[in-house]
Amino acid sequence: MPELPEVETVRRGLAPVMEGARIAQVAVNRPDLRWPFPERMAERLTGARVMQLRRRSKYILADLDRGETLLIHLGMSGRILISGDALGRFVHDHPAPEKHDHVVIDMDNGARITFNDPRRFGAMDLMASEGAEAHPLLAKLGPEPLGNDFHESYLATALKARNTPIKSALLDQKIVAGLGNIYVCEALFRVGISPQRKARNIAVARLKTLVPAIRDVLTEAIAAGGSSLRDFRQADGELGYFQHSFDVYGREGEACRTQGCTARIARVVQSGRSSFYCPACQR
DNA sequence: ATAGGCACCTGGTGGC
DNA sequence: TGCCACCAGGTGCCTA
Repeated sequence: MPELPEVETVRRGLAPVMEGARIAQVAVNRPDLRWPFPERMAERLTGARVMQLRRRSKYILADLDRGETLLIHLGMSGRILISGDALGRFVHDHPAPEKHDHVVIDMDNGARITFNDPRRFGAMDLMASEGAEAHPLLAKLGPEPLGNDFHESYLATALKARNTPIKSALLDQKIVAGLGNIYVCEALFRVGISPQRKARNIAVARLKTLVPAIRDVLTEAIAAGGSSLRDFRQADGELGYFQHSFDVYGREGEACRTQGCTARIARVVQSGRSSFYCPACQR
C-alpha cells in the first residue's frame, strides 16, 4: 500500500492531533508485527509528549519529549486512522474495534490513533532520538527523492555500475528512498524509459528528465492525498485519489494515454513485481 | 559489493 | 456456495 506519498499523507494527517499532545494510553493487542515490539513499548509511550512527527522514506518518526523516537512503518497493508474529538475539532466517533487493530494510542486531547495492519508487514520500534538515523532500518537509506541530495549527477553515479533493470534500481531504497512499485512505474512512463532497460545504459540526458519526473509524480500524489487501492486511507479516513491519475499502473491491456499512441499498456514481472509500461512509448 | 529469489501474512478476486 | 490459484502498495535475509 504505502509508498512515500501515502506515508506523507498519513504524517500530515497525524501531525495536527499528535504534535504537542501527550500520549494518555496505549493498547498493544499483540506482541509483534513484522518483528516483536520493543520492550515495554506501552509504558515507554504512556505519558510522553509528541514533539514532532517526521518522515524518512516510508517511515514515520515521532520524537518524544523523553529522548526517545517512535518509528512506524506501514508495510504493505498498514493503515492509521484518527478518531475522536481532538483539539475541539470533531473528527469522528471512535469506531468499533476491527480485526487487525494491533496498536491503539489515545492522546490527551481526545484523539485516538489506531494502527491496523492485516498482513503485519509493518513495524514499530523505539530508539534514542539522538542518533536515530543510525537505526538499522534507516542507516542505509539513500537520499529523499524530494530532497536536495537527489539530483542528476547523484543518480548518474548511483546507477553507473548497476547491472540491473532501472525498475529494480529505483526500487532499491539504498539508491533513492521512498519509491515503490506504483510510482516507479509511473515515473518511468513519464520519461519514456523502459522498466527493463539496464540502469547503467541510460544516457545522462535522460536521467536529467527522470529526476524531475520522480519529483513531480510524488508531489502530485501527495497533493491528491495518496493513492487508495484496496485499503489505503488518509488518517482522517478519507480516500486519496491519485489512483485516478495513473497512466500505467494497474492498466494492463488498456490504451496508452500518450497522444497519438495506439499501443496498449503491457505488464511484465521483474524480480517478482509487476511492471506496467507502454511498449511503444518506453524504450 | 551486487543480484536474484524467498519469506513473512492476510484477504480479495476471479475461474471452475 | 465452495475451493483454489493467483495477486497485492515492502523489504530483510539468504545464497551465489
